[in-house]
Amino acid sequence: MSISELQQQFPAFEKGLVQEIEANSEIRSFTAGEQLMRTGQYFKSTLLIIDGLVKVYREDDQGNEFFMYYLQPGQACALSMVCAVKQETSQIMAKAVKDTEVISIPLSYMDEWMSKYKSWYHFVLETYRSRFEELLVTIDHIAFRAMDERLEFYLKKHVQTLGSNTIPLSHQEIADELNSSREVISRLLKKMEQLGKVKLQRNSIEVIRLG
Amino acid sequence: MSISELQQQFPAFEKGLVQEIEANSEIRSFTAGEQLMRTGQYFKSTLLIIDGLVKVYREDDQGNEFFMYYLQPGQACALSMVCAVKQETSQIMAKAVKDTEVISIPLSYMDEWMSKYKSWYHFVLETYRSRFEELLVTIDHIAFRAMDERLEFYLKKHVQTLGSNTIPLSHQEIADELNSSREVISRLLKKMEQLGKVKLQRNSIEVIRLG
DNA sequence: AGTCAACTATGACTTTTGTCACATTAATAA
DNA sequence: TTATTAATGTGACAAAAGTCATAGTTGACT
Repeated sequence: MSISELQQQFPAFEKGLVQEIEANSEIRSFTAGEQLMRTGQYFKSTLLIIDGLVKVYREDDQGNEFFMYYLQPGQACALSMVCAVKQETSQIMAKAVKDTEVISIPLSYMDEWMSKYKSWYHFVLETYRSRFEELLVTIDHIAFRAMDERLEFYLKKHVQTLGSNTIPLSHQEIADELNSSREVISRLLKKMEQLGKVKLQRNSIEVIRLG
Repeated sequence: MSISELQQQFPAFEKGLVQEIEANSEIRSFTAGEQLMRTGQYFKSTLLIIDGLVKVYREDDQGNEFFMYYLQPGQACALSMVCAVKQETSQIMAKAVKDTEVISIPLSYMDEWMSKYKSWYHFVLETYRSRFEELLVTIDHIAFRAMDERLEFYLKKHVQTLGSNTIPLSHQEIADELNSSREVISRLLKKMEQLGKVKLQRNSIEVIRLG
């Protein structure tokens, strides 16, 4: 029963809060590759990640997608929280990278718990804050940096998050997430390989050392 | 005495809240061009705009700046709120466009009021939400759109916010805010002028009609 | 009116990125 | 093994944006 993992992943939560979550939430499982949220969807619940890994994308009207950040166990989807107050949609897409378990909390409890549980209040605000900062970093990169730097940053982030030097993605997938084209990514990766920064395999990239 | 404008600009605030704000906050005035926040600064207070107009920029380590959004009367700086919980700095710059008056509320009251006043709680969350959305739109534009579209969007936004068809900026200033170069902006503007979308004057652009 | 500085215009060129065409290579299934 | 498919490599070219040089314009101020 994975609700027990809740306390492990969210150790700051008060006992009463954990009990309320247990009583009122639902566990949902997603297999790797499955979508948790899709563009235009209304939020009926807030998602807390207890296991697995989720990638969050921005999507435009022409179907271009753009990688924003990872959600890991112990984190929550800021968008679903932020849309709680006013029932609004958002142009966001979230996809499970690994098999993932989330706790789905009906939005109706959000307000109540905010005043009732200090730990919930701080968790929500900290979630906003960290995602906000993350978006600012994203903006920095696309606004100020060229593709080669963005690619390196992207690889770094993946190594960090995956906890492994091997990134299991094709050039095409990376190109999509950086909103570029495969050829460009291939060329840049080749250059990085010549500089000894990475080693290229089929369908995966081994990171040796980055700036 | 401009604290009376508070009720006008923030009509949703409860009477008790308004009284507390009156008792515990400070009014600060900035003349056009002055900086309200600079990169790396710690937040000691939250700012509510009661009069004037503020531009918020993102700044990178090399001093490039990038326009994010306007703050108008009735709005607040989300960053200063979001940094309230954990005392953190942020790479943000805010500049008064017109002469501006803000109410400066010590962060220590934030938490207390969140549970005490529903209107404050909703105001804070709505501030987060709308700024979050605004950042997503910004990301869309720099990730998915070319310079010509971004320029049109930029002009549109200024017309909306300024409530005037004449935008009092030089090509150089626009280039800086879009992180481009003057020549590029000049060329695009000239093209737009030939299409009858704008009329160019020295130090200002008159918008005729945009898509 | 004349001077000066800031702003704007523009052609030529470079760099970066995107696109197209096609070759090559590796993994997989028949 | 062979055939097939997806992934990668690469040269040639196009387009967008940035840079450089230089010249023209305008407004402001003696």
